[in-house]
Amino acid sequence: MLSKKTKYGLKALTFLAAQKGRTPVQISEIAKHENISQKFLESILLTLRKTGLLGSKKGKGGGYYLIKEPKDIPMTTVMRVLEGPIAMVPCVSLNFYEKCEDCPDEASCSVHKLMLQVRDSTLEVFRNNTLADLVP
Amino acid sequence: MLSKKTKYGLKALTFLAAQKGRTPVQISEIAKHENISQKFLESILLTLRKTGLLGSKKGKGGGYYLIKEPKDIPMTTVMRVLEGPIAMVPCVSLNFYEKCEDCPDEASCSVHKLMLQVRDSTLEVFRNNTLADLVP
DNA sequence: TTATTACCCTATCGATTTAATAGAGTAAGC
DNA sequence: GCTTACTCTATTAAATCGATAGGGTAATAA
Repeated sequence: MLSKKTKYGLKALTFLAAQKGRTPVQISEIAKHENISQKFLESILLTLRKTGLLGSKKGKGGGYYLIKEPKDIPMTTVMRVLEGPIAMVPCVSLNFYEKCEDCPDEASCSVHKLMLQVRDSTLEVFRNNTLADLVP
Repeated sequence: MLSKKTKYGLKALTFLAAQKGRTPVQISEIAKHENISQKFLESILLTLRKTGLLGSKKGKGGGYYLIKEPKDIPMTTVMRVLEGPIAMVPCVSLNFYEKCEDCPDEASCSVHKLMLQVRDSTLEVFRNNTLADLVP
């Protein structure tokens, strides 16, 4: 299940990508336009800024803006920042690998085998999509 | 994230599929072999039986067994029973569709557009795998 | 310099889900 | 008729999620 955090983050990023210039957009404007709790959105934009996807400007006329061009922001990056691991189990994760404490042998584990395929196919989708592809 | 319930369920089904005959296997044997809490496994096998994937036999020499051949059990069925919706958001789910209460227009929703692709690629994996494919 | 604006941070909260456990009940077989 | 093993209900602790509240701080315009 996709978390609201990711859902809202994607919507906010898409909204920023759809702006004409790269002038700062206020949180309140994004929240209103996308039907998102403003306070919740604040924390999401904050993490996006800390990860280097967004820049912010304080004071009058301030707000958030994209640092890079939408076409240079792959969905793999966005999803990992917002949702975390792309894999459904840690033992097939590229960036968040962890061994299962049960399961003595990964190579012969049926769950491992299946989830590896799911991870690969999902990854391909995210690799083939940039933020630019999400803008209507 | 894959739930333990699904993980254990898949392992149990694979274990049953790997049996030579279709004679009942005790819960305790499955639990021991796959490192699963027996009581937790009980409830999982129960739902699998209620869904028609497994049969059970009581009394001495009883246990659980597969009703159909492993090659006739597609992963789509198993995953929907154990994990629920395959889609990451209800608005792109085939079997569990629900409209988003935010989001005025699905067609122009960036999240919808992306998650539709993910659902399709994941679905393809599950459609191409039966229980027989998971047996080592 | 001063007032305003808007970002930034911490803490809290209720609701929900998850994973596991306990204990009693019931049906089948020897 | 007694054992075995499945069946069901209830409870629990822990974790996570989504949201809210409230104040602090820095940058900008005037």
